[in-house]
Amino acid sequence: MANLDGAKTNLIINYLPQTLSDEDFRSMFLSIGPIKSCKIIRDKNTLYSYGFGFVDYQSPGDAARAITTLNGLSMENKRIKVAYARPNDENSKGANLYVCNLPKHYREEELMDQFQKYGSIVQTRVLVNQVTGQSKGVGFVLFHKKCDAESAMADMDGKTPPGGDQPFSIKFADDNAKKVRPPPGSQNFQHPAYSQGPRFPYSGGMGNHGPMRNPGNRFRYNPMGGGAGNFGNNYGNYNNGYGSGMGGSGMMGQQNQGHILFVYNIGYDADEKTLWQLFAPLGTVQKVNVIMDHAKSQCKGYGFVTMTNYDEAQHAIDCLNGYVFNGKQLSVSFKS
DNA sequence: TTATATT
Repeated sequence: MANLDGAKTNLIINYLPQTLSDEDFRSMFLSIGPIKSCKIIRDKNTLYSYGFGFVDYQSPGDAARAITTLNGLSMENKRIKVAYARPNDENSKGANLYVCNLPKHYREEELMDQFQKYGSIVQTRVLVNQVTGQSKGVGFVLFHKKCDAESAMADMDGKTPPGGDQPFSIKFADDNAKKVRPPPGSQNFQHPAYSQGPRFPYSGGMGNHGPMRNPGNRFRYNPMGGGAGNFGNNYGNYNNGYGSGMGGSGMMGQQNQGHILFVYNIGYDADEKTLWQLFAPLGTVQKVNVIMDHAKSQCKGYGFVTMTNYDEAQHAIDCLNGYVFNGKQLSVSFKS
């Protein structure tokens, strides 16, 4: 719902500790003043905290004071962030532009200069090669309002900026977590589980944890897509969390909450597809999560994979921990 | 090198 007042009273709280209870969350923010509502955003089934929440104060003054008082507060080796929430209306969604063919000398400032005449900009970002620092010629312009983003795109798409030698190509940016694009080098990507050669360190010598054990159970994960190496987009349909080994009668509708793996060094271009490709062939994957730096529209280089069955999770560790993927050595372990 | 930026 669009509410003008909400812009002044409604706060988003980021970087909440996983263990923070709803009660403690409420008390902490009630200490500033009366609130209309508050909630920690959690997984519907498991109640696992997503690490952020909302607090809507009755008075704008208390909201402002909550920011002053509580932003940056240390809680269990994290620092919470308290800021105004974006208004939850259509005009603020989809206001992020993806701009290609930037002149190579462009940084955030030059991008800002070119686009700020269309409206108020939250942030600009230019992607650079992590090693050389060279611009990739690609960036993001996030406007406060979608209509400003639309005007900017209409006017600037196909135009060559002063000092540039190519016309801008402008699109709306994808949702961070949902974009499906082949990871770099995926044309040659060969899953370690299918390898028989020595370049995949964990493909042999693992006894009955060898990668191809129980092969008849391996390919149930992609009803839409075609086969291994050709992944469809409907990842959400792979399974429902009721994995094998759940027994029947005694569970009373509870579901196996799965085993969470920490996967480090997946690269800054990784997305959810990357993790599905790596893990789905090794067992039942409930969900994957690539941790994004939302300010940069980039992966932070790690993610989490929840697998239903313990033995398959251990198998995935055996296969993938230490495996060199896109030139980086993966680290795969049970989440601590 | 162990989480989550829009309900």
